[in-house]
Amino acid sequence: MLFATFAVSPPNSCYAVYMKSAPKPRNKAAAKPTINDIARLAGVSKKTVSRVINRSGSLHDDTREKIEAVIRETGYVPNPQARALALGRNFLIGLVHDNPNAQMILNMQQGILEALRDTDFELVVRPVDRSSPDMLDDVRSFLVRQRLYGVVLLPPISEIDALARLCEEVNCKYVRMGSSVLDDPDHMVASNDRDAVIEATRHLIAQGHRRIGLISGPHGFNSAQVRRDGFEFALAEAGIKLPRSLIADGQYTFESGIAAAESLFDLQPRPTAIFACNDEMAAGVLFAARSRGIAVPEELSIIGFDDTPIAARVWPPLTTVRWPIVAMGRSAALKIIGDATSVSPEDQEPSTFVSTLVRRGSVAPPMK
Amino acid sequence: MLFATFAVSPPNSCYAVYMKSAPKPRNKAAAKPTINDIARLAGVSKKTVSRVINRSGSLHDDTREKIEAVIRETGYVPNPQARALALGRNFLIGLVHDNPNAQMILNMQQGILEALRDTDFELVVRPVDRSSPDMLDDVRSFLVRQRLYGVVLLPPISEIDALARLCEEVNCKYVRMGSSVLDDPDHMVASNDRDAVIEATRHLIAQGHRRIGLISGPHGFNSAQVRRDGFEFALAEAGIKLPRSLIADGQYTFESGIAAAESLFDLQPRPTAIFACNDEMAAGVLFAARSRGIAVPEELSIIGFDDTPIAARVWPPLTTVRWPIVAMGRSAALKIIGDATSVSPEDQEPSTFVSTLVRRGSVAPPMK
DNA sequence: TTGTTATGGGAAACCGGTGTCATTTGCAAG
DNA sequence: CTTGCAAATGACACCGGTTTCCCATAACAA
Repeated sequence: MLFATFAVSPPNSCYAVYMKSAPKPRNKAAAKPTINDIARLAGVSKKTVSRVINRSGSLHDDTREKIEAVIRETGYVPNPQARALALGRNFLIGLVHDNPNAQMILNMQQGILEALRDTDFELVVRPVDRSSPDMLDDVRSFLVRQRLYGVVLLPPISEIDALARLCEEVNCKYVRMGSSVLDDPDHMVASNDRDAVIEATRHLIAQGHRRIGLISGPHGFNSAQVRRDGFEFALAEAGIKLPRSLIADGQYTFESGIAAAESLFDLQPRPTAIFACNDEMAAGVLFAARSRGIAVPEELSIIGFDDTPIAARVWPPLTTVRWPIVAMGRSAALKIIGDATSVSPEDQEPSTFVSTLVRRGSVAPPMK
Repeated sequence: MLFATFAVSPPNSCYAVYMKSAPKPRNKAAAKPTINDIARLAGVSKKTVSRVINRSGSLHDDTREKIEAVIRETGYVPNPQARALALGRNFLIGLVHDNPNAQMILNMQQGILEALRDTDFELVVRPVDRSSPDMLDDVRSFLVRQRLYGVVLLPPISEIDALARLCEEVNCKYVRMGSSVLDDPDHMVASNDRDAVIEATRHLIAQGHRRIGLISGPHGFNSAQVRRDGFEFALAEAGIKLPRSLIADGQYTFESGIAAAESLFDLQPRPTAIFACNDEMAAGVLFAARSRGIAVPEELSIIGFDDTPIAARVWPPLTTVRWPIVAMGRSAALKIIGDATSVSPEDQEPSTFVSTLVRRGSVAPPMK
């Protein structure tokens, strides 16, 4: 609908945006100082000022101090647009995601923004459609057009190797988020989901549960695979047989959690505990249990994954695995901007994060 | 910690970002066509190409068509950085918020991004700290530095008139989101919260409730004031007295909802229904009721506001007021970019949106 | 036919930085 | 007192668009 007029006026939309009336918005009252002003005031050439700004080349201490004094006095800030043009690279960090989980995106943003605070980098959010055949082209044109400094790729699209290669091809730094290590540490921030799921499953087993259902994530998601692996490993480790019927497919959504729970509830005998591969689905299990009158945790124990806000807001509050996504986002952003800011060496951000079990009220020993 | 090294190296951080090593990343293999290439191929000057892109000036149909053909063939896209530099204005839309509610921010982003899809605008997210004395300066430097095309201001900071004046001062388009009309339609997207709350309260009254508690939003929030007004109006309209003790202060957070609910539960007699000014607090009321063993909706009816996902995920699902925030976000973005894109006149976006009551399972007649 | 406008289109400056390369300066060695 | 070399600095083109201003041509009125 946005370009409906193109049907009537000449259909020549080679570009999506143009100015209907080119305004002349130059506000002369608030004229910001330019590099030329600084150069003139300091009595040097603008190139020298540029050297101070970029810490490049070698220059005399006296000169640097004089220029820095002028910069401080005038409150000069380099024009990011001009720098972007000259450098062929913008000071923007992209967050590319495929809308997996609203809360995750938001937490990730929070982490990235924490890292970007007090830098001149800004965060640009870019949702893409993984099912579209143009996805790669879309991302490419986004990266190339905006000359992004770097991008953070969120799961599940972070698992697409072609995307990573694309980033390298267009010379854009990138960091992939994931539930297991898929790339070298410079380009990867991962959590140890498998270990965390093993711990969670052991917790259920330790409570006495033997008939434990799993609600998996969607096929093709690395996180889903890793979490399922951990679950199966922990059961095998305890010598517990896992019939196929105890595994229900989920889509990481609340509704799919309800549907999967319903199918597990229909089993005879019913599982006494359910591990859901994320909190949304765990909340669905709880919802489904309530509507069937199944008491939680007395008749059914539930464990989720992520520790999103909803886990603590339902009743009983969900035992879940805390996924340190804010810290992961911060780490990802620092990996990207690290070489552009003065990060001391000891501030090296970790590449792998530990997820831990958070015990709340949704787990209890099974009834006799 | 980011700039820890400044303590050791010369503490001359007049600017936060610099390049440690200036790379020369020009990728000649993927050389994008420039306006000069187009001009050469079309046999015209670059100014004429610029005229086509900007629909400015007058030019011959033949010339325009020829240039457009070349643009299509080459897949030329104007360099946003160069345009930003020359125009003194970037093609970025800012989302400035003060972290009121994660879900709201995300929905708003979704709406804005829908409007920006297939345009050359990008969304830049910028959280600010309303309690900081530097807040206005922070926003100002953000707007001026990035030469934003426009910003969307989210409540509660959208209620700060000084922010709106600041936007005008730096010649940046802006749209304020709110729960009531605070500005002219060009700069305001509002919902009719008062009417919606009146409807919700009437619903409770119609069910037979007479002792209805209110959990308000934080002082100083326009939305809190408006919603409270609506509640009080509906009660007065029905001739129901509202003792001060039935009004509990909330902060729009889950925890504050629990605390407020606890205080209302301590009243003798207890209210038979509670209206919470947002869903987070309503979820807190439900949580508190569960932990006290108060049955919902049999012993206590609850109504929330916003219709965030949590409202449908708790048990019983919450009756609430649906706040059309995605549509509001889209409308806000279209107001900003409208004059830069070919939006047909009939696509004029509305400035006020209607919130409606969503009946779920948390309301029932009071017990005798 | 000539003078006067419109109109389409180009040359060059400009936006505010950065890269390349040449030049100047300072200082130790020959 | 040169010479040599490295550090310090400047001149200038360039990034890829836009704007200003001016010219060439065609259309139009006299």
